[in-house]
Amino acid sequence: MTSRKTRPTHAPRSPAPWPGAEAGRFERPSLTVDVVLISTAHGALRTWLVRRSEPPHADRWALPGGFIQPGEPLEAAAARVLTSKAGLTGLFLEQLYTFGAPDRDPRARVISIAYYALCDFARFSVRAGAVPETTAARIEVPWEGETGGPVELTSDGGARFSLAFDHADMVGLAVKRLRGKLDYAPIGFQLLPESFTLLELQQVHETILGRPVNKDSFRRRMLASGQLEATGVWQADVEHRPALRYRFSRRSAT
Amino acid sequence: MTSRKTRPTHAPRSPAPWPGAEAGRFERPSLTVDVVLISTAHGALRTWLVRRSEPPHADRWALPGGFIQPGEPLEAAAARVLTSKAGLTGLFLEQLYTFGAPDRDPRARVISIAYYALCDFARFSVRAGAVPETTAARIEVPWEGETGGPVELTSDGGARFSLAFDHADMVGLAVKRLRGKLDYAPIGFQLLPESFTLLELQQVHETILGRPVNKDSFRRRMLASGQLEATGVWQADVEHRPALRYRFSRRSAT
DNA sequence: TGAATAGTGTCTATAAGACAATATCCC
DNA sequence: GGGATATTGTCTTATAGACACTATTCA
Repeated sequence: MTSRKTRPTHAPRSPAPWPGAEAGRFERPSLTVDVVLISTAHGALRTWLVRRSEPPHADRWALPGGFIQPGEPLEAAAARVLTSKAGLTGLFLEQLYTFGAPDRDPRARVISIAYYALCDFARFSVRAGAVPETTAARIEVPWEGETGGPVELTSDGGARFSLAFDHADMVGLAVKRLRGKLDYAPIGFQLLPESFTLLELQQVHETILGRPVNKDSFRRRMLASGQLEATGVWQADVEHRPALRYRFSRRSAT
Repeated sequence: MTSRKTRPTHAPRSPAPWPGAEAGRFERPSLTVDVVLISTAHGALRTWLVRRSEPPHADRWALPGGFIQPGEPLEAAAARVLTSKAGLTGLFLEQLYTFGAPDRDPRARVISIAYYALCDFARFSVRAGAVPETTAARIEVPWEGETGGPVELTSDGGARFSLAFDHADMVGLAVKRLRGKLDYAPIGFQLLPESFTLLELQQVHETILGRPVNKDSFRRRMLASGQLEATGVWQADVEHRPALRYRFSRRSAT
């Protein structure tokens, strides 16, 4: 019913003939969301892929996605996709970029608003093992720093996945965004369980950045940042001196 | 005609039935681009506003924008808007964020992909004075650093503009993005003419950041960055020792 | 006891901020 | 010369990287 009287008489204006005046006559692109769901495992970034069952690109792997429903906020659509395709809720979720190349979908004009989500590896791997027609592909980043560009998705065996549409670009952009935000936003914690050791946190940073980081200064920076809170609990089941576990502390008064 | 058969049969998805097969039955929102065109003048950030002539929000000020045309790439739509509404071409242009709150337009679901563009103050003020029903509003940022949030738009007299739709949020987000990118991306140059002095560059940075920056270290950093190339030409028409003019040098091999 | 990592303290190199001194232009 | 800003150089301070050393756990 909302759409019934849809007649976007969007302002006309003189020098520039605003093409909205007759919006009803315009082709309206379809709108989707795609979600780059990221986690880590065995020292590599992983992303959640779904096997397509229908054309176009039937049988190829793709990011979880779906059409935006009437009246549905964009981020809600992304959250819905995460729930329906991965069974995950409450994750860190942020808008990434909107992809709209005219030929990105061979059927019709489809514009996709890409989001990325972060999940701790424990929840991620449990779910990944539970949902059929799904895989947790390893992200191989062929560039350093924040150069950007597409990435390769592989299985643990090394087989390469060829993603549908422009989804490899979406994953690449998500990695670039992660690398850029890591220094000033608390995103490393989103990839870890509730409590973790400083070494685990460092390894997450190294995985995201794709390079080793200096242990000493990393510890100093993190402890000085005020974002960490000691749990008082020590690591167990390791054959060396156990490390103190920390948790992320929201009240970071920069 | 597209909207005629609007029947939000939203997707069914079991394991992963891509809802595209029936895309034709979905309500398709209208898609627009809005452009935050930014420049500087008299030590303040400015943005280009257009007076709306039709409802909704008739007579209020808004960002230049327009509907995306069939087959038109998103960035091309933003560039077209800049040409048609401001007569400016060849500017730095980058996607900012996609706004899609269900009620952001009272008429119908309209999703807008916001871009921001940067223009040097000379071109900007010439054009601003030449296009009717347009103003170069002063951006007042009520927050520090990259806190983010809406901003206030005022005239030089101090009168406050109340922007249509969620356009004030778009401007605020553009400022936040600018502040965030300033340190590692060559965007300060985009707000300056071909050649400029170090003090002018510093003032642009101060205007973007909304705070003074240390002169000594700013000079050192800029000269050491390899992004600047001396023109050999000295500033003229100043009643003090003239400064050397520089130009932006693309070949910055970090 | 030995292997392995946790955690602490110290030294050095680098970059930012502060400040002083000199240079150059126009009035 | 006086006023104003440019440009250079030095000193201080904060932070990152490197390294040495001690601590603690389990096999």
